[in-house]
Amino acid sequence: MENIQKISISEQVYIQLRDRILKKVLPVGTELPSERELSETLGVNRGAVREAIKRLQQARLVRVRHGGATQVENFEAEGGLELLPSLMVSAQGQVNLEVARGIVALRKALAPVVAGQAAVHGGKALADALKPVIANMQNTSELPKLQQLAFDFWALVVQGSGNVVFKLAFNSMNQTYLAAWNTLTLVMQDEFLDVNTLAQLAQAIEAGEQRRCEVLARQHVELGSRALNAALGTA
Amino acid sequence: MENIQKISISEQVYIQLRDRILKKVLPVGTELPSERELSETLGVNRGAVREAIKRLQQARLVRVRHGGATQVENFEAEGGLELLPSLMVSAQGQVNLEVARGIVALRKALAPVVAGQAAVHGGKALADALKPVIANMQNTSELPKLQQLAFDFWALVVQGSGNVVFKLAFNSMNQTYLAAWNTLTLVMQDEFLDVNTLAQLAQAIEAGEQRRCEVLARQHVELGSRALNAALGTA
DNA sequence: GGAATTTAACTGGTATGATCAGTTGACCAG
DNA sequence: CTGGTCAACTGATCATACCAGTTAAATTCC
Repeated sequence: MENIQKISISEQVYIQLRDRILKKVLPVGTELPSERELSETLGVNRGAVREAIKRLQQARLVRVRHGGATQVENFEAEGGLELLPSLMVSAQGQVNLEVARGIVALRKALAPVVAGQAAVHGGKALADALKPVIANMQNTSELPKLQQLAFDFWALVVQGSGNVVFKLAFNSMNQTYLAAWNTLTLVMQDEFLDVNTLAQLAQAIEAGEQRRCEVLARQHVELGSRALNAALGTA
Repeated sequence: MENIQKISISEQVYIQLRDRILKKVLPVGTELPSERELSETLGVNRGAVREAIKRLQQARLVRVRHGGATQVENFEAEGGLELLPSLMVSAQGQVNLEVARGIVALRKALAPVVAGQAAVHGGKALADALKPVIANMQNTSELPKLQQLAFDFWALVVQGSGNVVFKLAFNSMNQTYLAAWNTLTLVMQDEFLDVNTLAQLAQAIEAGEQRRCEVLARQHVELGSRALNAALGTA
């Protein structure tokens, strides 16, 4: 069975406008057609158009002024990390290499710090939560499962770092590569198979050894970074 | 002159609902009243309510299902960095210390990496762009100006790092502490006055010395981090 | 009685069409 | 040229239907 799902009208309008903006078919500064014109052109109600534009506005892709024309904003200058998912995959499902590389870099930069914080802040509660995950990892050799467990592991660590900002950044990144999840299973297998380092990391967290955590996390994540960059380089 | 500005109805509805969610007056999982009920309660048109909810939806604060009730999402588990500004300052204008500390940590983690990347990728173009900024810094001792120039400096470095993701993360952070800009002028003065390190950083970027850039950036940002943490600790 | 089905009363989604409210630029008076 | 006026845009809000899923109670059937 195909997983058919209806996309609401306003959602379609949103997606269409969003993609046209992100693909720079509508360059920064362009004035959008008026709501009335858009609704007529697209053959939909004006309310639907307005709701789509509200979302674009919320995503800082457009700037709307009462009385004046709505224009495309410079999202690369103004937009936040919430744009990542949209930037990552184009409408045709193609991966944006630049963005992918960027995420790898961000991941590499944050993982050590997050792990270090987790060692300081997470304490025994975090260590106990990590144990079953590690145990499960050591009991399987199936890549997809390892991938999922690695995800769970990091989710716990980020949570245990006690830093909301890290949590949110983590979420922003996840939303992005969730789309590429299946692809990553193979590409990042080196990292997923490196259960050993994660086990050591868990121990270091339990012992509260901040430095060691940073080193181990860096070492572990480096595997995935290298693999990803290699894959991206040849793509 | 006071900068008077009208807030549209749908904006007010959005802000009200958003704050009630972020302050957990409406806890995760809570079902929002129906659109019809809300519009009647608030004395506004249903369209306005819908537009507000569209924005909440875009911000991943609520989950809306056709036919079912709209419910509050677990934004700390699902939301991205775009929530930072909302989380940073409460409705009463109070600063959320936990979030503030988190941003400091994120800043500290990213600055060295960004600077390092800038050294590799920025090249002479970046170095040339930085020179006038540094020159201006060395010609003034006014804190507000130094603050603005430091901001410009980092904006250029981030831009020059050639990493869109860093750029977006930078934007996310900026939007957050833009609200506290004036407060930070004094608190972070140690960092703003440290023009010397920035000048060295600019040189290191020009020379393409990645390592040195990382060290200098870490050293420089550390000043602000320490000051901020001290200020937050006593608050 | 218990499982499957129908149905009515919700929920959000879309459509008209009118009106209010800012913005803009052309036009005119001073 | 300066300032005001006005018409023709733009978005913001409204009232009121009706369509389309969801849910749970009522009903039917075994």
